[in-house]
Amino acid sequence: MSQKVFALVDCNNFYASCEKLFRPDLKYKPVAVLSNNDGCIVARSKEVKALGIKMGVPVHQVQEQIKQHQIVCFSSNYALYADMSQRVMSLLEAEAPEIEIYSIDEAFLKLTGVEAVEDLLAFGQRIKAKVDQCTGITVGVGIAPTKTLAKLANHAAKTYPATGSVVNLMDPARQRRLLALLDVSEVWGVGRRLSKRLQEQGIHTALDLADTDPKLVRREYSVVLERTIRELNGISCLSLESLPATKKQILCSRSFGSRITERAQLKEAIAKYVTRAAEKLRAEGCLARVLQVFIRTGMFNASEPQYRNALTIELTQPTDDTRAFLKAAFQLFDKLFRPGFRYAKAGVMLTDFYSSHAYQADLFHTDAVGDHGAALMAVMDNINQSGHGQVFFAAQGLAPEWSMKRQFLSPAYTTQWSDLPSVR
DNA sequence: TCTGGGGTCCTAGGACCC
DNA sequence: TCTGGGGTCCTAGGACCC
Repeated sequence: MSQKVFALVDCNNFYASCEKLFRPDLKYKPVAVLSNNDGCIVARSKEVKALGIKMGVPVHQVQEQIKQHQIVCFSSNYALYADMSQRVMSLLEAEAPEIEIYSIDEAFLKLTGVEAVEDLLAFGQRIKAKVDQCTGITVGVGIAPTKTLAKLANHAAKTYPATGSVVNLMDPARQRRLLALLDVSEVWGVGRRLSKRLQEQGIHTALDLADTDPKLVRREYSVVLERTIRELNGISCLSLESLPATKKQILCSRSFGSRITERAQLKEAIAKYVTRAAEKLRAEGCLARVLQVFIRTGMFNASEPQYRNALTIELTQPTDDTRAFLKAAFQLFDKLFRPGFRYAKAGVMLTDFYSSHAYQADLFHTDAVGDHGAALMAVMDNINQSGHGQVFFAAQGLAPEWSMKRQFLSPAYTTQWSDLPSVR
């Protein structure tokens, strides 16, 4: 049996790179992409990284540097990034026997058996060149016998220019040399809390972790970290998931562009999130039985009165009908709302999913909101996806003043209409 | 003044049952 | 006075990921 081979292909500075693609004048300029409401920095070009500006910092904390270094900021333009992502992924799909799209900017490839036909390093260099040539997006490629090692190989590809952004980490001796150089916090699955605990126990490098007894780690930490140790030692525990997993929950929530104090406005926001969540649910081909609504004030100002609360309801039967969710959400909202607070965020979560197909036998079951529900929802979804306009329930309100801030949005270069500011 | 959103998995602890 | 033990299911919260 031949050893497994995984590659991790990861786009460099993806959101910032997408923005630069259509602005050649910014090629060597510092570019940052902001989170919703233009609140935090969520992506940085390499020039911005070089200035020492950290991922996730609030924009207002680095306003001085932005001005001083003339950093060009963009509001996040997900329609653009999703479209560029698709182009990159379809190129990878054409080259690799099997692919798992892991996130908008990275994919695992299964290359087991490829080495019989083509040198692995040469394969990596070839797909890198192809993506670069066809999309203008630069990627790093890490190749290794496990996903966790492929992640680290990719990290090395990005860190050390001499690698040409492609690293083949199939050789165990080479694995150990790299692990010794890397801080334990660089390991996939080791976050802030865990790395602090590990450091306190004298486990500093990735190699220290790899050499820890997995049984002991299982007892004192978790099965997850135990698996990570095995993966660091070249034993593959995480397989390629080429079919996207069906969702188990759908969450729609937003911080408001400005604080909400009015009951009616908050209710509109809830209606909007319910509508969006139900759309996502139908796109998944699912029905949901459980709905949760939450509201909360700002968290960062201690002097301001705080209130946060959530309520959950179980519907009598699973549905994907926006109207049934709206009705239930409003019931929850009426119990949840307290006047006298400045609300900063609200959200809606759907859980307890069923396949719509499995429930077709129940079509004749009359639901609370009457017949033709499925047909009505389908018509609405069709119109809203057509790019020719929007239909929605009056409960959502029209162009509300609390809408998300997106002051620096780039144009829809590659898509039409699909992400109008303030609409979704 | 100004601090994102959307997910997954695991675990601990309570409720309940026999 | 003495007051078991083990199993399941559910939920909330923690930790992690991008």
